[in-house]
Amino acid sequence: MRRGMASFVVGRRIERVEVGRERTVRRTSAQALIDGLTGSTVTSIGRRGKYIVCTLDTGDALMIHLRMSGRVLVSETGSQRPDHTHVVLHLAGTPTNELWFVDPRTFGEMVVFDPDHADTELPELARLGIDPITDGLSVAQLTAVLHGRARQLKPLLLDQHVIAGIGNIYCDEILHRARLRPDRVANTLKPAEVRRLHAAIHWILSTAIEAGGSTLSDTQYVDVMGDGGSFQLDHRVYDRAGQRCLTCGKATIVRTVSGGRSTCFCPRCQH
DNA sequence: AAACAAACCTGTGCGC
DNA sequence: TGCGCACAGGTTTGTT
Repeated sequence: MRRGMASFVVGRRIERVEVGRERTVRRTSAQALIDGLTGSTVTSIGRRGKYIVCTLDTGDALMIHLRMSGRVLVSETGSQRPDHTHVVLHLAGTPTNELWFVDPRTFGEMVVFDPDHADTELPELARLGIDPITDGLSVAQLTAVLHGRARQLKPLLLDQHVIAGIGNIYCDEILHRARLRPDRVANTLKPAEVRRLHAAIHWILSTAIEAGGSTLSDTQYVDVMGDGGSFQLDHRVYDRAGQRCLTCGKATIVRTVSGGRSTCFCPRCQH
């Protein structure tokens, strides 16, 4: 999504902003988003964890979080908008385009903030943990993160204050690739196991990104062009409870609830 | 400190 | 065909 936005939005002026649903801009207000964006030009687009941050030539920045059901789409001006299109940005240029923020469940949000005061205006962004892709995560750093924590791996990996960017799907896939049970306690991992976890985090995240992400049967996640990704074809455990493990070919994938989240793993491959 | 449950919303798929 | 229920990619808050 960041890459798609970068290719369509960077360098373009936002001429007009429409907010159709106040909840999407609940951190501030519709007027704050409109005032903060109208007339500004997007200079770059970054990401930390699941937070997209667009820098503006005004010195402010736009944060977008998709939460569970958000999508960002770029379309030709005047195109038919999907249901639940809550924010529309009109982009200058030839041709002009519209950027749509679409979000059925309305958990997602957009907010204009001052990066110099992120501590107070966007505290959760300021308190985000290490992003393995954008910050880099070494074996030594992962060892330090696991050290002294008596937490299960699944809730630990999902904790955005510790490591940023891993969600429920990729957490299960990472743990399967690392051959570690989701309920393993972090500070009991041997060095070889930490190295496997480290390699799995990087492999799953970078491979999934290159594959365009995971588009499930409801086609909820798509890129800014509306195209789905293909990493769902490589899922080995997520949403495969009751089916044969693709790695060992023998055991059946088990579904449990761990860390309050649905968790799938192979009891034969993962220890 | 860590593990739960509930809350925030809407849509979909399933059993009956 | 329709109803009720379980469940979904995330995160915060309040209890145990």
